[in-house]
Amino acid sequence: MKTAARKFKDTVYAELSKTAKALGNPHRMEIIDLLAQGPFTVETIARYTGMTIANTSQHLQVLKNAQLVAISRKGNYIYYQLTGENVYAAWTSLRELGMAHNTAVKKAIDHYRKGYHNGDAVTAEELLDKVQAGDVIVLDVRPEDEYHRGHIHRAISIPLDQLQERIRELSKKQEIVAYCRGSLCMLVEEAVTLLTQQGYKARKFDDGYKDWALRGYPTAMTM
Amino acid sequence: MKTAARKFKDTVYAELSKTAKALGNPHRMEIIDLLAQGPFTVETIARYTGMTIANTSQHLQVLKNAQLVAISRKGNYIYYQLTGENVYAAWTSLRELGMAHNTAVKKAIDHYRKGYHNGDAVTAEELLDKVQAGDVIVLDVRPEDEYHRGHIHRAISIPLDQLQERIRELSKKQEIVAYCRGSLCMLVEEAVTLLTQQGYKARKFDDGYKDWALRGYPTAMTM
DNA sequence: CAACCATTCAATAAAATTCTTGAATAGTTG
DNA sequence: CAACTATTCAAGAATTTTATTGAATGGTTG
Repeated sequence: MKTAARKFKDTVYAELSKTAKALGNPHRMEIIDLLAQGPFTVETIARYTGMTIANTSQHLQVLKNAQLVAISRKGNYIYYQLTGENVYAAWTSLRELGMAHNTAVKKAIDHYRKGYHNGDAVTAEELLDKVQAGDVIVLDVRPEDEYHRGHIHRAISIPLDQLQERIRELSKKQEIVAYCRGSLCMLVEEAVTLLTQQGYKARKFDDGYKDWALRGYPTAMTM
Repeated sequence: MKTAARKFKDTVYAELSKTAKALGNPHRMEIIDLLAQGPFTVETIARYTGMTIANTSQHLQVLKNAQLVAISRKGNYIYYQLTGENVYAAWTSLRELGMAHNTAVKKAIDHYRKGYHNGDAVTAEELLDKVQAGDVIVLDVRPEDEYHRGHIHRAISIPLDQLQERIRELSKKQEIVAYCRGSLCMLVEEAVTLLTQQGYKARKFDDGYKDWALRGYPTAMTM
């Protein structure tokens, strides 16, 4: 026979664990990570994560039931988005925890980064100084729509898949700092490698847009 | 055929989700919550959570594999403890997230708190002022060993199950502020009700010891 | 080093999660 | 309002997670 206190705890922990359980799946983690950038349609999320539409939808339902994402309609499409900043905060602290304690994660990241031999990353403070001094080209290599929804102040947009053909738009004399989504987004590594190989002075900022914005550093949006 | 980028992501998200998965179980959440107070033996944890020893051990293995807890031996016993502050931080942000978005949690807590009709809680700042002014009795109602391992500066220890028999040690003239482990610990509600019924001027501080300590507010330990 | 004790392991059954497939649904647009 | 289309649902098989039981382990103590 259970006491009232026991029942209370059972209820609370059962409910709280639902939130953690909703986050406790690789695909859903990736979805959260993506949605931190802004709203996306099911189809986009599916393509990005390499899942079938039906499966993606199912995972999105799980996240929706856990109140981690919400929907809004626009034309024929349904856009999914995080329900609040605290969702991103929780995901961040889980990511930090994982990256601090999980050697497999550390190894995977190190290994992947080593594949490119780009130098050290620019810190956020450093980049802020450079932006304010105006002596740097800040390059956003994410897909264009993500750039439009919000980017680092004065950044220019050249999505990675257009970089080769549009590389002439950049100057070889000025320092270039490239960024993408965040610490797990490797677009920036490819970009910096490409630029360096062709004689540009390129470095990376690997915190990404979201963390920049959360620091309260200057951002802008188009449209 | 998967690209290198896809494989990298699969690895990273799979590993990161293991951490979240380890947290995504009611029993394990309760264990983390308890271990935030300090190290405990398997037997204590089992008794506290109402599980069998074997089952508790199994859950502890899961947490250990996820690097969320570590063990240390003392005599015949094995003590489990959190591997670091960031484990508590992640658990806190999940709890905050759950409490913000999950109506069932909110309802359970409200309902349980309503059962007692104690007034509003004292805030941490308020309590700090009172402690420094010295015009308050701070009462720690947790089990005695938790008190010894760390408590609010100048607090006295009367575990809840001894409160009735030792109530005379307290003064009816001075204000009493009781606390226990944290926002999910309801010992404090019982204590304040008991005290109020018998004519003591009692209020509750429901952030608990851990959050007090994390703010850097003054603490002490015995032995 | 033998006895003891806390803890873990192993095996199993029950329950929950996951992915796939193909059909159903519900907005939107002409 | 009919046709279209993005998204969801439903069913089922495969896998994983969980609790229980009873036996095994391995460190400590006399």
